[in-house]
Amino acid sequence: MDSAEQLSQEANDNENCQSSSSNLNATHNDILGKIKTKRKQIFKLMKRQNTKKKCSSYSGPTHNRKGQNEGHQIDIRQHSNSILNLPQNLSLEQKDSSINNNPSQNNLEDDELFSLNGSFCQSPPFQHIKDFADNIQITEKLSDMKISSHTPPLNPQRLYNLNMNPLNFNEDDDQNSNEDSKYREENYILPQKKIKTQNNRNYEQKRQAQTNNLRNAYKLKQSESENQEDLHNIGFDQELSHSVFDTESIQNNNIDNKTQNQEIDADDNEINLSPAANAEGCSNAQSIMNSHEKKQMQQQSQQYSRREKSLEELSKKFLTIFLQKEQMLISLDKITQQLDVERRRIYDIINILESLKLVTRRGKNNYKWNGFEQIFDTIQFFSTQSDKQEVNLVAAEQNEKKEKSLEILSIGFLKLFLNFKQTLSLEEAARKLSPNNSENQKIKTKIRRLYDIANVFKSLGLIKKVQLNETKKPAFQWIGITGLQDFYNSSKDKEGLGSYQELDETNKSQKINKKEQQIQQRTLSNSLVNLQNQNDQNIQDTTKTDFMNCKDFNQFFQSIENNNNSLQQNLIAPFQQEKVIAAEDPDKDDDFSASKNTCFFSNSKNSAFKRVSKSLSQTTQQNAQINPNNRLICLENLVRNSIFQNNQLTNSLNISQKLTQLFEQKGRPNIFSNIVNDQNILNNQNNTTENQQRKQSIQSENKKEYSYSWY
DNA sequence: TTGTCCCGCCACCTA
DNA sequence: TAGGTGGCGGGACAA
Repeated sequence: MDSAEQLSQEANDNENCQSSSSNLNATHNDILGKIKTKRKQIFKLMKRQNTKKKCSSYSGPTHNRKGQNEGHQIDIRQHSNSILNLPQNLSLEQKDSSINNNPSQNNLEDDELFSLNGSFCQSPPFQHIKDFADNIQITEKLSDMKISSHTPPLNPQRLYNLNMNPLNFNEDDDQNSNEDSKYREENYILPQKKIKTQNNRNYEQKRQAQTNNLRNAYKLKQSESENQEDLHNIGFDQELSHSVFDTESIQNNNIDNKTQNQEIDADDNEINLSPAANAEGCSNAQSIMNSHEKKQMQQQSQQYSRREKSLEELSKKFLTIFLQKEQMLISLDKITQQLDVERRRIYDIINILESLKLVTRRGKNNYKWNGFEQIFDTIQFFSTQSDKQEVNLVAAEQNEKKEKSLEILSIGFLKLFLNFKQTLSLEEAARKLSPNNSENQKIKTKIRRLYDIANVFKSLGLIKKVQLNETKKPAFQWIGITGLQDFYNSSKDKEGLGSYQELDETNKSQKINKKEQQIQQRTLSNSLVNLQNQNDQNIQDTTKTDFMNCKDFNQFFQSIENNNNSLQQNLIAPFQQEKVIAAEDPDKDDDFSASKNTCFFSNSKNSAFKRVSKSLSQTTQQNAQINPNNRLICLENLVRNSIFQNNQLTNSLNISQKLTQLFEQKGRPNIFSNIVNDQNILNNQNNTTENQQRKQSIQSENKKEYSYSWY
């Protein structure tokens, strides 16, 4: 049997299958007849639509650099059943014949039909088709997977039960899947293989993202053209619509039959198929997405917006997450995931924030948020620096110091505002920050980067966009601390995505006000001293001294037992307003140098952690970060590690016991009791099997290095 | 037409 | 050597 005969046989088989139920057959024929009529109208619209250059409101991806995705074409007939919501079981030839063999309802020529390929489809629906076609082709390459030209037949009985709506055909339905498979086997049309395979998962993710974008673009387009009546003109009647399109899409598009006899003018009206219908049609969703994903996507009503993806917005989101945090670690992976953004964009933001000292790189994939207040210090620092640094900036560039140029450029930009002019055009800034006689191309590139920086600065409220009086050219004006304050006030109510604890807003706000006052005072008069601040500093220093005088961990805890010791007060103090960075770098005490009285308690505790970690750091440079939720556990583990792994710590059991008593007296959670218990077990000479097992378990546990992170 | 800036390629770095 | 990092510029989008 040659392929034509086989296809014919397949078609006949399908026909036979369809006719197994007379009711179904009648409905089916009815649908087919209506579809043929509508198809003609849609194709006509599509053809006209394709003559349009592009959809102006479309903001989705329309290009790929260096045209790597170009050149893929798709025979729209292969997907026309979905586009038109034809019954799934029509073969390619059937579709053609259903179109071409009925000249009374179809005036399209073959070449017209074939011209409906992705190569010149620029408007969203066809871009989507092209997108789909690209995906299929690439997917095939990746996984050596073939997509059958013949879409699998839907079980007619189930389809009938589903009110003839193919969109309701859920292949994941366990109850029916066996029946469906059986039906397909019997009708021997190649079942579609799952698109999602191990090999193409990455591509699938990308495809999903693109599909989302396109879908969102449709939404946008739809909302912008609410009053258009394209679909009215297409003239689906309710009955057909209900049976072929899903109800939701009908509602979305306000399909009615009032104007079904009107002349279609596609030059004035754009095709506005419902997102659901388009998505179904263009991506052949039943083969690409499972119903769960489909639902998810349908629920996503957010519109694709260039602005939403802008660095400014992204930066705002980023900052909102960390705004209210004191200090914490940032995992690039997690933040990328959380913000649902390309990693590359996070680098841009972080590099710029690094210039403001809001963020510091701590290692691979690991950054540290230094607290929002840090920016005040940074501004203060750069505002008192001479312009020599600016010269150095240029010199550095001349020396081809390429690393972190965005950071360097950002500092330069900041300093221009602080020391040169309050209002700057980007070109002016670019020239100022470039060596003399720089090529225009270099300047142009620098301007691009300054746009990036300006957007992040804008997100912080540091600058705002203005127009130069003389030239009417766009420029940026320095706002500074006022802008920062406004940004903080407007953002503080927004819950950070990674929010994990309540914060004392009043206190926080006061801190910022205080910091602002400090800067103003310093700026106005360096001799002014805030007495309260001085007092805080003294307490801080005392604590630091107390701690630093401790020779080892034993002494440290010994000192806790003595009254009138700030360490004793602090460690025993209630856990609140935690600054939970611990032992990041035991050799540095920069946390101490940050004179923030509100972090005072935490600092002392952090110091304890640091001290413990310092002893551990002989063997590991790993940071021991403490999740506030697990803070007690972490402290326990740190102590446990110290006790069990560090020879310096003698009498650890004794100290643990004392601490246990101390904590119990104070009504605090006893974080050491477990240690004491474990030590008792280890010291137990009775080596029963049970004891041996417990010992092994404890020893195994003690060998672990604990590291907690929340970002 | 000009201004804006997203996007992702790709070279270099680092573990 | 793979994955992380960041320079860079094309070209789409917006005004």
